[in-house]
Amino acid sequence: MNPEALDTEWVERFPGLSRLEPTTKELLLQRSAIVTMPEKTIIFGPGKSPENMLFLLNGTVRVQQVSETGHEIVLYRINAGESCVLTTAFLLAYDDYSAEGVAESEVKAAAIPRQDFDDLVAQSPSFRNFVFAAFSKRITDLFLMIDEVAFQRMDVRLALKLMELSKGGNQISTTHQKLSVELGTAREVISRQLQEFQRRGWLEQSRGTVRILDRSKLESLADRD
Amino acid sequence: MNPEALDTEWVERFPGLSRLEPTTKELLLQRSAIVTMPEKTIIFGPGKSPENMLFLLNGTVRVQQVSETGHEIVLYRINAGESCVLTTAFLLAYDDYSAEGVAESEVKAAAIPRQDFDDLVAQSPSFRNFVFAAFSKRITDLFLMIDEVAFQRMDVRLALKLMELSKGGNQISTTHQKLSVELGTAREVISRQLQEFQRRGWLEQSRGTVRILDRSKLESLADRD
DNA sequence: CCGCCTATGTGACTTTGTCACCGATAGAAG
DNA sequence: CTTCTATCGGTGACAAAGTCACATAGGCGG
Repeated sequence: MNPEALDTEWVERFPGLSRLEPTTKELLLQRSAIVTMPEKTIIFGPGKSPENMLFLLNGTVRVQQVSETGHEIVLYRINAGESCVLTTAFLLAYDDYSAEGVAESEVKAAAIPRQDFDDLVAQSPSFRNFVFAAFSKRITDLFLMIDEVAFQRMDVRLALKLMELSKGGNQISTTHQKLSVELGTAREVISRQLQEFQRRGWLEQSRGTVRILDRSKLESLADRD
Repeated sequence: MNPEALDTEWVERFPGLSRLEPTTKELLLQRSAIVTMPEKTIIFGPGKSPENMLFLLNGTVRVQQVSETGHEIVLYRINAGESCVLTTAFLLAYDDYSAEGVAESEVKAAAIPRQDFDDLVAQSPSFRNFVFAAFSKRITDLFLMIDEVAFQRMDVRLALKLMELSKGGNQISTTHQKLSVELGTAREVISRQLQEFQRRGWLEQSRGTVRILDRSKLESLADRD
């Protein structure tokens, strides 16, 4: 897309925003600033409340949590075309809170200050709709995640995650450690599961990468409930 | 409290609502209806979207989920003095969705129709604040729950749950099955843990009840991370 | 080439989940 | 009062997952 037009056209790229009233779109464009953040930027986290609501134009943000026991788990990701409604919630939220949002790649986003976000919610019925729909989606996703963490077998979860991470190729650059954080488990558990998959000829490993050899087998494992 | 005054005074009983602008309070009182539902009423669930946002005056609502695998888990409870913001979200939410809200006792609540809720959000900055704070609280609680399910030991979680359920006494009327749903685990696991607690003299069991004998021991187990 | 950091492998053990069954208890029905 | 039945709780054997301690290996900078 033409970068020159970005600051006037980005609203159209959001499914939920393109249906806004024209005056609301205009307001959104007026009040927002396009920002760019390098990889690994901590967007919010303990002691760092976000000051803006973000609409992601490029890149992804990973939201993860470190528990008191030192265990880490990835909660969800925000991809291009999605908004960071939760950051809004955290503007008025709990202090001792431990989740953080990290730019997983360079991130380009439209940023709306808290006050302007509030104005938009007040003025536009369809913006309210957008915001509540986004909350709703996030919460149902969290419910599904609780279900998965509580009841799903690790082999199934790992196969699912590998499918997710391999979008657009068969090569995944990651470590066993990183995969264990994705699923909230121990590194050894990942190592053993990957060995088992390798033994079955479904994938092969080398230091820092996993190459998928038989996607259909992994998918059929992932598909079972 | 005087039941005659309930339909004009209940707003004052909500910490977040008592600080609203007087005109907003009035609107809230005008548009809301006090409703009562018997125990076990399904307030929302698969195929049953809630039509109102509820402010709980009495009783508790349990929100739980049944997974595709048939496993059940309790997600959270809404107690008197809390609002059911999520039901609002589900008004525009996903169809295939499997969580449900059940009245755990007789429930009295103030109900606001979806449209009036929307009006309030539009008109009142402090009502917006209340709503976003409620979302925020719910989401941080869900994050904590994910952490607990993923990383906490069962004995610690069970001790915590027993402390929670025994508020106001040492006797808990519940079954091992129900406790297993609370924690998203298997009945046998609960049975074994309770036996171990009993063996240590921390509690005693009879059919359908658990009596706590040494609260401090259970608390110190629950307190460790 | 050496040293070092990170990634991965492994065995022993504990905890948790699953399965198949058991007996015990309470309440309803006869 | 006796019998029937549904629910509740107990148990052993095993599988899956998490923990701990430590071994080995790859790759990079000096």
